[in-house]
Amino acid sequence: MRFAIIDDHPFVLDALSIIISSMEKRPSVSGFGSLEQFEQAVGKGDTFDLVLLDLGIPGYTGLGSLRRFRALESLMPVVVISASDDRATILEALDLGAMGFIPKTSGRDVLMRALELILAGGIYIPPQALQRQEKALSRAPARVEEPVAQTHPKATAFSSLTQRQCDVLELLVKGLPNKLICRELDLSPNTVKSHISAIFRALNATNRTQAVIAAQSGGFRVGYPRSSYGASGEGPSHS
DNA sequence: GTCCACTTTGAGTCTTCCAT
DNA sequence: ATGGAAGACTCAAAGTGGAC
Repeated sequence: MRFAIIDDHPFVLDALSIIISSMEKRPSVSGFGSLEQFEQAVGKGDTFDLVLLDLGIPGYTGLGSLRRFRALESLMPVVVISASDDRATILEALDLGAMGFIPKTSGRDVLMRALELILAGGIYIPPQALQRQEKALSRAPARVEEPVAQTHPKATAFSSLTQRQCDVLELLVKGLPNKLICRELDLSPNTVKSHISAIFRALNATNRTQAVIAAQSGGFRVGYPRSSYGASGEGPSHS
């Protein structure tokens, strides 16, 4: 298992490397001081199971570094690390396909548990971001005391899918056309279309492309429908 | 080579029926 | 009531063939 860390601060690189190297799975860690260095490594054929990307690297503002990363590597899983824990920034990062958002104010345990959750196929959202949302909505006292795994907003939509709809979505994510989906599931084309329409409504998508993007960014797990979808981070990794 | 009409195919919506 | 299955329909894109 290989991790990449992209951060312009050597001290942060070293600290994160030490923490990650102490994880149970003993991953190897490569540090890069800039996106360009990372790009060179990938260009030479290096691949990584997970990339930790700092939003504050020189030359980029806001989510610029994440957008740049996505343009370079659309498939490599990426987790954002940032000194900011602004809720809007967090949600936008997730919309851009980040598997999680880890504020630099987080402790060692939080970091390790967040990474373990993400490696298990989950999405990590810092609890303080949700606390602020709760306060704004109800002014109720914050309930999240421990840094725990949070469910991605789209997880709620996934939980409303039926078993059959999950089957269809699984094949949709694989890129199969309706004809192959109905052959695979032994259904009529019309039935497949009905399920796909229901999936669109559930995921607030207008076409299959948006549905697939929503499924991937939301951490939809192939082969494990609604009952296993959630914030636990348990169960098999998604493909 | 270009334009146009027609056909085919895939995608999507709405609705109904049936089983549990 | 809910979920699964299917029919009828529309729409858009791509392919095809004929006329100029």
